Parts: sequence; structure tokens; C-alpha cells
Amino acid sequence: MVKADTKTVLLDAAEWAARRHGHDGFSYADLSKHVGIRTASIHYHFPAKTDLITALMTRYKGAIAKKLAKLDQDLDSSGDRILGFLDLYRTALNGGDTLCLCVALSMGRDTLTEETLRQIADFRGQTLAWLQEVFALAAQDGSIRNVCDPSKEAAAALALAEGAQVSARSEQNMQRFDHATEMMRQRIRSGPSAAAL
Amino acid sequence: MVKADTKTVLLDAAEWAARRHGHDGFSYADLSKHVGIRTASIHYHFPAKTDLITALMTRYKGAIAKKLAKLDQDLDSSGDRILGFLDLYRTALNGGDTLCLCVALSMGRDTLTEETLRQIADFRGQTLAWLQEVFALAAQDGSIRNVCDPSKEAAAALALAEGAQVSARSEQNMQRFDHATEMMRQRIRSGPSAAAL
DNA sequence: GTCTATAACGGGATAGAC
DNA sequence: GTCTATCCCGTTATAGAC
Repeated sequence: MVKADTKTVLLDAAEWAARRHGHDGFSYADLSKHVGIRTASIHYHFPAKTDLITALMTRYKGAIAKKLAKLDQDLDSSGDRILGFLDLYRTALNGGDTLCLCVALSMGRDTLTEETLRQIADFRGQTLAWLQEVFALAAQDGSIRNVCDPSKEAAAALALAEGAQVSARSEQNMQRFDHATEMMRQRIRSGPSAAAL
Repeated sequence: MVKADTKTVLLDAAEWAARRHGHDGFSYADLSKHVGIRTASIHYHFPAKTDLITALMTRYKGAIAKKLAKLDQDLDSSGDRILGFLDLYRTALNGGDTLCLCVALSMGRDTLTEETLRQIADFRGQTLAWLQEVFALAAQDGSIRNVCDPSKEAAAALALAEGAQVSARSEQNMQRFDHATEMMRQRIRSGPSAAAL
């Protein structure tokens, strides 16, 4: 816990780079500059780039799982949890510099391993499952208006958040994200409505 | 019109490749194989890769503008136009193989020129303007339920369509797209509702 | 664990013959 | 317009010294 071991420092640099530039947009040479050891030394820790990516996705999935669990712990209403979810994706943008790792890797060319593709699908599955539960709760606590089928709500919410990230990053403009997600927030803010969708 | 000139054949191949693999995911060597002329010959038509990308985006923007105009021409209700819009993005997926060129390039690394970035923003601006008009019409013809501010509706609809494309492509599964966009379609299909958002 | 050195390859791009 | 040949660079990855 006390010393920042090299592997962790490498993963930190790699996560940043991958979320900024995508899978094919960063090299061991880039990491070498940031971390201060030679590319050959990086290969000692992660023999192939795919090993790096795999470790990255595993760590990232766990980190997001924790954040989603914390939202459940800290917030009672489904509406607040969705607001927390949107804020998670907003924060991940870092002012338009970085995407969610999952989105960033999704775009990479077919350089990706089957294993990595599976991890990406797993990650989306984890998020979709969480969203689905929140929308199921929403059907009960009424803190989100016009709730439809939770599964469809979850799929739509994730697509909205990811799409909003993509356009915000491509113009490095956070307003794009805020604008695209404003309607979703309005379904929560202004209190429950009698009308079902 | 009769002979397929080399430039057009190159653009066709490049568009397919770019939408499939992103900016850094295809090379002149790839085009060379598909088109049947050497890489040096491609440089004759497009001296630098950025020239190719610029020409690609220009042509693409015009093509989509035509398709959107055709939707306006063929369809009277705002609801049908949005359904047409979603189908446009669905078709662009080609079964999970290709993205909208704009989305595919958005993910590329910072290899992109300032000019290209401007073109990408322009393209989104064109689509957003069209969507905004459709939602403004919706506020009048009532063929879409719970219509909010047209500008926010447009931003949300574009993010939804792009995000749905990304997840569908990353798993090569069209159902992801259909699932994520189902709610939007339901706002149209089942007739107008008395409830405002 | 980290280094130097190097292999092996693929990328964009140019020169000059035809 | 298309070709062959070539350049230069960046990338992943390995061998072997320290």
C-alpha cells in the first residue's frame, strides 16, 4: 500500500493513454516516457500488449463495480442513482479528454483479442444489470417518470451515456454531454408524474 | 457516369475500411489490395491520407444530407421521420460490421487533422439541425409523445443512435441497437398521449 | 527488474521510369 | 496514371548483459 509498485504505475499510465487515444493510439514507447522505464522493461511486467489490456479491463471493471455499489449504498431513490450514474460518465470525460475505457477500446480496430472483446461485453453486461435494477426500483419508488420496461430503459440509458461521451470528446466540449443527457435528468428532477409512458 | 473512375472506387473502399476499422485501422496497403492498384498510385489520387479523409467526409456529409432530405420528402409526420432516421443508423451498421463514418473517425487517435475534426463537428451539426426541425414539427403534429425542447430532443436522439451503434458493433449484434432504440420507437408507434413530459 | 541493442514488420510518403 | 524501388519512421517483441 505504501510504495507505488511499477505494475500499478504502468496500469495507471496505460489506462489514461487508452482512454485518451484508444487501443492503437498509444504504444509502449509512450508509456516509457510517462513512467520512466524503457519499453523492454514494460515487457517484463506485461509480456504482450494484450496482457496489458486484459489487466486494464479487469481492474477497470472492478473499479466501476465498486462505484456502482457505492451509489446504491449512498443513494436511496432510483432517480438519484441514475443522476449518480450520469455523473460517473460525465466525470469520466475529464473535460473532453478521456472516454470510458470500454467505449475507447470498442472503437479500436480489430487488433483486439477475443478475450478483450469478451471483457468489453462483460463490462457492458455489468453496467446494464445495474441499470436494469435501478429502473426496476424506479417502477416502485416513482422517482423517475414514464418508466418503461427496465431492460429497455437500461439499454437506452447506457447508449445515451456512451453516445453523449463520444460526441463530447470529439469536440472536447462537455456541454455536448450535458445537452444530450438533459432530458434524462428532467425525467427525475421535477417530481413524479401520473402519466405512464 | 458510365465508367467507375479510380478516385470513386478508392473512396468507396476507403469509406468501407474507415467505417469498419477507424482512421488508424486501415492503410494504403489495404486499399491497394481491394482496388488493385499499388499504394504509390493511390498517392497520385490522394497525396496524403488526410486528403483522402477530407474527401471522404465531404462526400459522406453530402450523401447523408440527401438521405435526410429524402426522408422529409417521403414522410409527412415527424414520427415517421424519426423512425426513418433510426433506420438510417441501423442500416449503416451493416449487421454490426460498420459504423457511421462520423462515429468511426471520432474514436481515432489524435492523428486527425484540425480540418477533419472540423468536418466531424460540421457533420454532427447538420444532423442535429435536421433532428431539431423534426422535433419542432413533432410539437405541432403530435406524432411523437412527450416532446420536450427540440434542441435537447435532437441532442439526445443523436447520442442514443450513435451510442446504440457503438455497442451493437462492438458485439456485432444488431439486437443491441434495436433494444437500445426501442423506447424511442415506442414514443411514436402507439399514438399520441395526453400527458406532457 | 531494468538496461542496451536489435530484430522483424508495417505504416505513410517520394523519386523516377514507363 | 500506374508502376518499381526505396526511404524513414514507429511499433511490438526478444536476447542477453548488468
